[in-house]
Amino acid sequence: MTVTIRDVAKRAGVSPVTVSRVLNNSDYVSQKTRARVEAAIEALGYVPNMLGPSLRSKQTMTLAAVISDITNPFWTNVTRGIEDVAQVNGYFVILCNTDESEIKQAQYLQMLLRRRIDGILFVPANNESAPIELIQKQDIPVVMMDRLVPGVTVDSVRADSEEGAYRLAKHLFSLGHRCIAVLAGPKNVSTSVDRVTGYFRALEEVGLQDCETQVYWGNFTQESGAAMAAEALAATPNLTAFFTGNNFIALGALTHLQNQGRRVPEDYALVTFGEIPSRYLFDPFLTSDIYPDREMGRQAAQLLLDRIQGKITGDPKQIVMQTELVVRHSSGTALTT
Amino acid sequence: MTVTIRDVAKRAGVSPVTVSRVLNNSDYVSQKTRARVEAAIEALGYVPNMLGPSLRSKQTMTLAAVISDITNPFWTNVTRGIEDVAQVNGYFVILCNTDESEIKQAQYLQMLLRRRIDGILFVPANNESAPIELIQKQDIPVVMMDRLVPGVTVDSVRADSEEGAYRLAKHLFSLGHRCIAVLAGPKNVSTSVDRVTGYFRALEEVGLQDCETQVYWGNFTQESGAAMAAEALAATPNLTAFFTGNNFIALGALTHLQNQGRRVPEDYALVTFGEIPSRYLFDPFLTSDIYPDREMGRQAAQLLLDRIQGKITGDPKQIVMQTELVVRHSSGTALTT
DNA sequence: CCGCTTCATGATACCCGTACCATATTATCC
DNA sequence: GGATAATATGGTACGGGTATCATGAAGCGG
Repeated sequence: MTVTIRDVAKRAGVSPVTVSRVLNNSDYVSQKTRARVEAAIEALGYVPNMLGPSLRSKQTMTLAAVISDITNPFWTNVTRGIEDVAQVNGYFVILCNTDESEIKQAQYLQMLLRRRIDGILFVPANNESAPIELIQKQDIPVVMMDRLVPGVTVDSVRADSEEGAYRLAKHLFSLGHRCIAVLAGPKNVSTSVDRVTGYFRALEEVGLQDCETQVYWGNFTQESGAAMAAEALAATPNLTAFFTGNNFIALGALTHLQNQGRRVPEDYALVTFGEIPSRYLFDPFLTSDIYPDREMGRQAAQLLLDRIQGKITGDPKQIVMQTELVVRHSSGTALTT
Repeated sequence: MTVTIRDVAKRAGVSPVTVSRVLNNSDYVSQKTRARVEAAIEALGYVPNMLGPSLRSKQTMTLAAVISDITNPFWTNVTRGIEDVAQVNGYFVILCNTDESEIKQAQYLQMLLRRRIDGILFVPANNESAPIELIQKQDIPVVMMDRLVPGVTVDSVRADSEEGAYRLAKHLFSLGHRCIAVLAGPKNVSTSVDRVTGYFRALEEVGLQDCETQVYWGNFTQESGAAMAAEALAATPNLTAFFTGNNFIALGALTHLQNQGRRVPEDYALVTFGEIPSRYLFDPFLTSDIYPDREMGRQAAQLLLDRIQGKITGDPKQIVMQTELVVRHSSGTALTT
């Protein structure tokens, strides 16, 4: 059917091994022979099949990015960063959207292992350590991105969510907010928990006696953000600020507030975490703790490749990147009451 | 190193073939044997290696999405649609960002062919037919997405850019605009050209004698949009409207106008083509011809799979999807002069 | 001219699952 | 009871490169 190295060899009147040598410049080949082989390759339109060598060498030159949803611009940028690095190193990236579903995640991981992927960039859907242990048992390098899972030691690249949350919270307190709704993400995702933790660390440190905080646990989606905002509004009439667990939650909350005829920042302050490409906002609006998303992807991919190629060995490496608090309109100005 | 089917066989005291039969439920296996084999699989943590079968069957269960840039939400959504379909069919998607570069595109295609990918979803970086012919010569199914390339007949899924442009242009004319800058994309990309064509079809049909149109050819980027807007402003003082070739050009133009202290829609009307997820815009703003991006990805992937699996044979199929004109603020109201 | 290196090419085996063919045992039917 | 079908298992070869080993010729110093 398709042309193989043997077809080329036959046409050039040499052995397959010689063709291989021409292709890879791997050994002595006379000028005459090389020319004949190259002519045969050209004439037949031969394209080598990497599967053979992959089978032997156990290298597929393929990575996988297992993320929650590429549709979130944060992950889009992370993925783009991964691909930047993979591309120049000759690796391919397989994209796996889990939609935060353990089932999808398990299916994908199983299939990735069967393909003998060289490494996995992994954003776990929850706190379970089993999936990671499964990967490790097969001796496939993993780098966790953004999130951690308790009880497992793996290479990881993440941002300091707790610190960012701490700063955002202090920002709100400094503006005079004392009645705040924390619209958090899932309870079983580390970033989500870290952000809540950071919030309370700030609260404790500032030592406010009179501060009412209500925490809502939801999902990293617009729908969940809207729902939590609705709940918070109903439960707490004297609310003045929303501390939202990620960009999508923020957008959901904003949409809900807008639908209710409430204004941000006039009626409520709102802060969130990074991740909305500024290009979409003619008037950048959200006060947010900004994440170096694309760079995070790059670093994670580089770490993974270093591990695959044995440039790094030994204990897991934990890279923690710094975030940046950017104050914009959505948090408003100091309360005057 | 890693566990193979032979290791499992040895441990279970059967032949590899029997293990294979257990794994695939492909033939008679006694209950006793099956149990022993399953126990061995479990004990050894055996995960089958798909590379062997792939080598024989010439099926890698992998597709590739060769697109310009996943960072553009339009392509993000298209990619997501592809993955939706791939996932339920047990296929993987390799992501290839070409950044509209022919060189990157050629590199990627070459590597994809070597991997014996089952099919390619392709957004050509330009009008060259060579890359597509290269793929076709290797008997690998391709589906072109969004764009066409003159002179090649391939399966394709796209939207009717010309018709959309026609509607957008008529919309501008109906509001009284007579001095319009067309900020187009590249001259060698079909969608870009189609949009300009649609514009002029509308112009001709409406039969305006007094309409000044200036066409600028650029790239589908914010930078290019900003640059073209600057050029247009300088060249044509009495400009009243911008007809932009895609979302990024629109955003670039908007940014530039904003920096210059010009307002949209008060000073200039602006229209564009789909593709900015409304979730980012608290106040959806751009009048735009909306593309069914995710659905486009789904249809393209489905068509590709049908082709791969032989469910469709024969002449190339061209799917043209309809777009939807959504009038929002950016095009303003009728001019009163 | 011998022994050694450099150059040039080929034969074989291997990676891992499974299609295909072969064999053996037991069950079923007339 | 003999023929046929159903059940159960194994042996071999294949796919497409290339690592490894082997072979042979030419070149060269002594």
